[in-house]
Amino acid sequence: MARAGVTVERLTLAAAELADEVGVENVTVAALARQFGVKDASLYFHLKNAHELRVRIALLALAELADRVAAALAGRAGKDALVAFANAYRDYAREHPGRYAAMQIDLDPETAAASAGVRHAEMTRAILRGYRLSEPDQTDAVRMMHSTFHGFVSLEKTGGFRHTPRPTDDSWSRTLDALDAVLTNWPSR
Amino acid sequence: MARAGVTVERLTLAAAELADEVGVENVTVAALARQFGVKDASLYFHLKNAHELRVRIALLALAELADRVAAALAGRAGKDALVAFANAYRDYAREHPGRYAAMQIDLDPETAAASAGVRHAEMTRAILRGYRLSEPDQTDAVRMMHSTFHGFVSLEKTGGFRHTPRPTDDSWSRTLDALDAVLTNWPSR
DNA sequence: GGTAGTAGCCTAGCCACCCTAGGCAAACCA
DNA sequence: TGGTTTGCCTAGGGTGGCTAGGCTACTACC
Repeated sequence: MARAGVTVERLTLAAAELADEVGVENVTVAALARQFGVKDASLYFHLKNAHELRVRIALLALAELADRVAAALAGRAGKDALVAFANAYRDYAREHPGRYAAMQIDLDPETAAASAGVRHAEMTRAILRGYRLSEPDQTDAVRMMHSTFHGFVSLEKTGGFRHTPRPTDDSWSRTLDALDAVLTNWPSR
Repeated sequence: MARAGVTVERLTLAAAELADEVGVENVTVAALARQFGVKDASLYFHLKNAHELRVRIALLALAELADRVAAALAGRAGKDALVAFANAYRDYAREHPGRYAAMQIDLDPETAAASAGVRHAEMTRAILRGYRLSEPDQTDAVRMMHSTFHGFVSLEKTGGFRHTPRPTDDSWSRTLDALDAVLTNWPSR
């Protein structure tokens, strides 16, 4: 009875890659077991259930994305930082559609608080330092930024922009221009 | 052998309601069959497969939402219309989370072209008439608007805004103010 | 008003996936 | 060297998706 050397880390990584190839909804315990040359029941020694697998993919993705964003942000400020953040975000989502989709699942509060999600929040606020916004405008602006990024990437992926010929890259960069414009001139109450 | 009176329309409606209660991912042919007091195999007489069910929910939702938006837009223009559109969108998403989630599935091009999705596109462009934008700015603005709405609603639902105490309603109305501001003063190249 | 055809349901059965219980052997550790 | 833990196994039950083939109630037409 040779041991296959399965660990939670290896499982998570394989699951993430599988998600990018076939979609999160098709990441199955059985498929992973096959990949590791192991019976599916054996994976429950490492995993509580199938849901844990998706959560782990999500946490991995959050951490990876936070690293990328941090790297992109280094030494930049103002609109430069905004664009770098946005592009890092969008590029990651396009390179890793399955991981990105996994990121959208509902984490329970404790898990979310312990995740790399807090780093995202911090970095987003850091960008806004270049725009001199005070609370509560800052919170509203963070939420609007995040909404725009996620919404655009999400609609782009599900084909929501397909009916118009205009290249999405162009709309993306113009959207960032617009975002920079509102942040610079945030409307007062 | 009494007949249960199953039709595709009744199935779709029941599926949509089920989706709002338990989530689209839990809308199953078996569960629907139970609701109709019928064996699951019988539903394949009315349905090609489980995927068709979700597509039908999506098309129903698109049509319902288009109706709501059209009603909200009647007699309004400018920022008034923008806010009415946005609120109709967000309210629908919150009242019908399952239907809204179903709307995000990837429709194949022909189905999408024949859906109420085109009405949405037309209505969004109609709003922009109040802002005097010409192509290709108009397309970019439509995409940004849609991104913002979808992104906000989506993040709000999955709890992406939970870590900050500020009421999401407030951020929402400020986001609409900001959107109105950029549309009014769309940055030139 | 009988009868052919079809629409609507059924049973049986297959496959994939999720997950639990209980067993056995390899690796580790004293 | 023997005990404990770790990592895998088999067996088996539950749910869901879907196909094939059969029976019955309704419909339409002569």
